[in-house]
Amino acid sequence: MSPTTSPGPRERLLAAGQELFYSRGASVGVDALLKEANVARRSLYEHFGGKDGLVAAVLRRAAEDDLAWYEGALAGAAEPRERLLGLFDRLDDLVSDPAFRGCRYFATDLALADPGHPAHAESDAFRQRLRALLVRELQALGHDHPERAAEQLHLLIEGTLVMGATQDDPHPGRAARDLAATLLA
Amino acid sequence: MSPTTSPGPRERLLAAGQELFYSRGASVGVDALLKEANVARRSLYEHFGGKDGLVAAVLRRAAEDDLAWYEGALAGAAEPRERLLGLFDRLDDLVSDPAFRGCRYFATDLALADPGHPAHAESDAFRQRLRALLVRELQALGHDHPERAAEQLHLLIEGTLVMGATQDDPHPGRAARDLAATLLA
DNA sequence: CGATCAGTAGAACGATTGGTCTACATTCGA
DNA sequence: TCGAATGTAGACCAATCGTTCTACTGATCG
Repeated sequence: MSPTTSPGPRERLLAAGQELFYSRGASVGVDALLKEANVARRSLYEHFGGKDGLVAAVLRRAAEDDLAWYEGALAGAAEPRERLLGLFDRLDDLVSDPAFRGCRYFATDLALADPGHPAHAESDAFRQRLRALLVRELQALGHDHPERAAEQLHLLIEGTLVMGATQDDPHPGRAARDLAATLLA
Repeated sequence: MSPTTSPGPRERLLAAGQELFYSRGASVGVDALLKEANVARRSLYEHFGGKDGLVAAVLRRAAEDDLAWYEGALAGAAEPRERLLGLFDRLDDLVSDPAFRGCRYFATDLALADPGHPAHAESDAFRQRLRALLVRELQALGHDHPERAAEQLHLLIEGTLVMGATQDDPHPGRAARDLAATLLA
C-alpha cells in the first residue's frame, strides 16, 4: 500500500475509458479499451459488470473533473460579472484545441439510443449540476432572474461547444461571450 | 410513367434513410433500412454503392428540406427584424415535439468517426448554406456586422437544438429569442 | 418471341461485436 | 503453509455488422 502503488485495473479502465470514449466515441470496442488499459477482459466485467457500466462510471468521474474545470474557469476573476464572462474565454481556449471533439455528455447521449442506458442518468445529473452552478453564480451576482439567465447561459455554453466541435468557427467563445455580456447587463 | 407511379427503390431508400437515420441514428443496420424501404439488398448497393453512400445522399436531400424549412420560418413575418425573431419561435415549436432528437447533421458527424466519410462534406455544406442564409437576412436588415451576427445567430440556433434534444428545458427557443433580440438591436 | 434490365428474395461471407469461460500466476492473511 | 482473492491471457460463443453472391420474377422493347 505504498503511496506510489501503480493504479489497479479499475483505475486504469476508467482512465482508458475517459480517453477513448471521448476521442473515438462510446462505440469503441471492448478490445480497444482492454488494450489501452492493459487489463484482462475479465477485470472489466468484475468491476463494472460490462461495457455499459464502464461508460456510466466514466461519465460519473468525468462529471467531477468537468465541474471542477467550470469552477476553476469561474475563479479566473474576482468581480462577479467578470467571473462568468471569463468562463467563455476559457471555453474559447478549450474548443480551439484541435483535439476538441464536442460535449462528452451530449455525444454519449446521441450514441446510446436506448433511453434506459445508465449513461443517460449521468448526463442528466451533470447538466443539472452545471445548471445549479450557473444559478448560484447569477444569484451571487444579484441577477434579477437567475433561473432564466442560467438557462440562457447554458444554451450559450452548449452552442459554443457545438460550434467548436464542427471547427468551421475559429472563436465561438467570443461570440458567446458578447451575447452573455448583454445578458448580464 | 403515370404521375401516380409508386416511387422506385431509390426513392424509398432515401425516405427510409431520412426516417431511420434521424430516429435511430446513423448506426441503424442495413437490414432495418431495407425492411423499412421494402427494398432488396441489392438495390441499395446499385443505387448508392453502400451504406455510406446512402447516409451522404440522405443528408444531401435533408439539407434541401431543412433549408426550405428555414426559409419558410423566416417568411412568417414581413418586417425584417421580426423575420429572424420568428425563426426562434418556429424553432421552439420544432424542439418541443417529443420526437425531436437534435440536429441531424451534428449527430451524424458525431456518429461517424472517420473524418473522410462523405457524410461530413454534406454536413459542412449544409452549415455553410445556413450561415449564408443568415448573413443574407442580416444584410437585408441592414445590420452593421452581418458576418459576426450570423455567427452568433448560428450559435443560438445550435444551442437551441441541443437544449431541445436533451429535453430538460421546456422552451429553449424562447431563451434564444431573447438573446437574439439584443443582438439585433 | 426473345433478350435485356431492374427489381426481389435470401443464402452466405468474413469481420467484429459484447460477453462468458477455462487455465494459470500472484499476493496476502489465517 | 495453505487457500482464498484477484489478477492476466486468451480461447470461445452467439449475434450482428456491411457486403457479395446466386436464383428467380416481371416488365419493356427491338
